[in-house]
Amino acid sequence: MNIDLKNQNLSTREQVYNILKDQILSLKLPPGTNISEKEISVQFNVSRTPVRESFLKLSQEGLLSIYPQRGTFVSLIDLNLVEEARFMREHLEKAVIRLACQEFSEELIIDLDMNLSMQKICVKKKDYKKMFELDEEFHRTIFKRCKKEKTWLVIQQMNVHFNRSRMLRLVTDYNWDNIFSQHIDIFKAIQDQDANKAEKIMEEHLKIALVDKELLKKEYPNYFK
Amino acid sequence: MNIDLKNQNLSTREQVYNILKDQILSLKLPPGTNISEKEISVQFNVSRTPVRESFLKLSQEGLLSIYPQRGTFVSLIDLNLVEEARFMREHLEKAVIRLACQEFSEELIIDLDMNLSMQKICVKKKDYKKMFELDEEFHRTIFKRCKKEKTWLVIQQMNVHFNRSRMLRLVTDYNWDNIFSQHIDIFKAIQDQDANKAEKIMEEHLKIALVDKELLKKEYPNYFK
DNA sequence: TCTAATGTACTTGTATGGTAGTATGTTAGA
DNA sequence: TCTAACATACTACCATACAAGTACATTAGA
Repeated sequence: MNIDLKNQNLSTREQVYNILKDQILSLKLPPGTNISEKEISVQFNVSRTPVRESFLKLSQEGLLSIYPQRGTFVSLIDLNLVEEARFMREHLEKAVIRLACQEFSEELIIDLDMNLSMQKICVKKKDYKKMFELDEEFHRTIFKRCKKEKTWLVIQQMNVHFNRSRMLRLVTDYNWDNIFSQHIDIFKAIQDQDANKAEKIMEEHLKIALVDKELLKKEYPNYFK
Repeated sequence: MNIDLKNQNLSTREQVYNILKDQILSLKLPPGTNISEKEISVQFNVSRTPVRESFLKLSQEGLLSIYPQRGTFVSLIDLNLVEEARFMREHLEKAVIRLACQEFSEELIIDLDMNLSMQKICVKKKDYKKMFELDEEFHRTIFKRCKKEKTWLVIQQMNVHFNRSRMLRLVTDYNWDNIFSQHIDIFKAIQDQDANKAEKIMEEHLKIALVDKELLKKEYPNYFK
C-alpha cells in the first residue's frame, strides 16, 4: 500500500508523523504491531530520515516503543497511564472551572454560548461525530480563556492512551443528551459565578467518560500491558 | 571547546541531549542563544544526525526554537508557562496529598521517614545542594507511592521554564529550616490521615517557591518573551 | 550616493550508505 | 535426536552528501 504525501506546507517529517499518529490512535495500527523505518519509508516513498524522526517523536509520546537493533512496536495500552490521565484531568478541570467562576470573563461566556447553540443542533440531528468535537472544544475553551492552554495540551497528551482504549468502545454509546444538559449546567454555574456548584457538576460530568478497564482487558488481552 | 563523549551505555543522541539540556537549564546557554547543528556536532566530534535528533527532542520540550533554514535558538523563558506550571503543580500536589492520606500506606511512611532523617542532617550541616535534592525526592516519593509517577514527570517537564527562572535567584536564599518543618508537618498529617490539614500545609508549602516574575523580567529583559 | 541585483556563506531538511548489534533458521557434529 | 556453531537477514544508529531556503555583504548600475 503506497501513500502519497502532498501537503507542501508541512515538512515530510510532520506529514509522516500525523499519519502514523492517526493510524495508531484509530487502532489501524493495533498495539503491539511491529513496524520498521524501512517499511514505512517505502510505503510513503520517502527516505528513512523523516520517518525515523517521526518515530522518535511518537516514542516520546509513549505511542511507540523503540528497542535499538531489535525493532519498533506500537506501544501496548498502559492502564496505569489511563488512570493517571483521568486523575490529572479531573483535578485540573475542577481547578480551572473554579478559576473560570472567580475570574468571570465575558469572552468566555460568548464562546461557550456559541458552542452550546451548536451542540443543541447536533444533539437534535444526532450528529455524534460533530458533537464529539464540540465537546472537546467546550472544555478547551474554558482552559483557553483562563490562560491555561498549555495545561490542556498536557492533558490531551496524557490522554492518548485513554483515547485508544475508548476507541474499543462505540462512541455512540454515550448519552449525549445527558452530556449536553450538563454542559448547560456548567455554563449557568459560570454565569452565576458559583464555583462550588460548577466544580461539583464537572466532577459528575467527567465520570461519564469512564471505561470499564478490566472488561476491556479481558476482551482485548493482547492490546494491554 | 571540544567535549568528549565517553559513556558507552547511552547512545550518542542521549548523551548530547543530556549535556545540552543541562547547559540550557543551568543558563550556561542563556535564552536567545543561537546554536546550530553543525557547531555542536563539531564541538562533540560527532555527526549532525544525533545532534539534530537531540535538537528535535529539546524543541518538543520547549527548550529550543527551530526555524527551518534560518537557525535554532535557546527558547526565551515564557512567564505564562511558568505560571501554568505553578498552577498545575499546586492542584496536583494537593490532590495527591489527599490521596496519600486516604489510601494510607506503610511504605510511604517508611520512605518519607528515611528522607526526613536525612533532611534533618542536611539542614544542620547547611548542605543546601543535597537538601535541594532531598526536597525533590520528598515530593516525588509521595507521587510514586500513590501510583502517580507519570504525573510527577509531567509536572517536572512543565517546570523546566520555571527552573530556569529560578536559577536567576540564588537557591540558598531559601529558608530551609522552614521548608524542613513544613515537610515534618506534612508527614504528620499523612500519619494522622488528616487530608484537610495536609492539603492546607501543602498549599502554604508551595508558596515558598514563588518568584517575583516582574522583577526578574526587569533585571533580565533579554531572557524573557 | 542610493538602489537593486547577485554571489556567498550560512541554516535546517532529506536521501543514502555503512556499522554494530539482535533474532532466527540452518547445518555440522555428537 | 539433540545441541551448538554459524550464516543470513533483519533492526536501529550514525556519518555524510546533497537539496532548498535564508541572511547578508558585495557589487554593478543609475
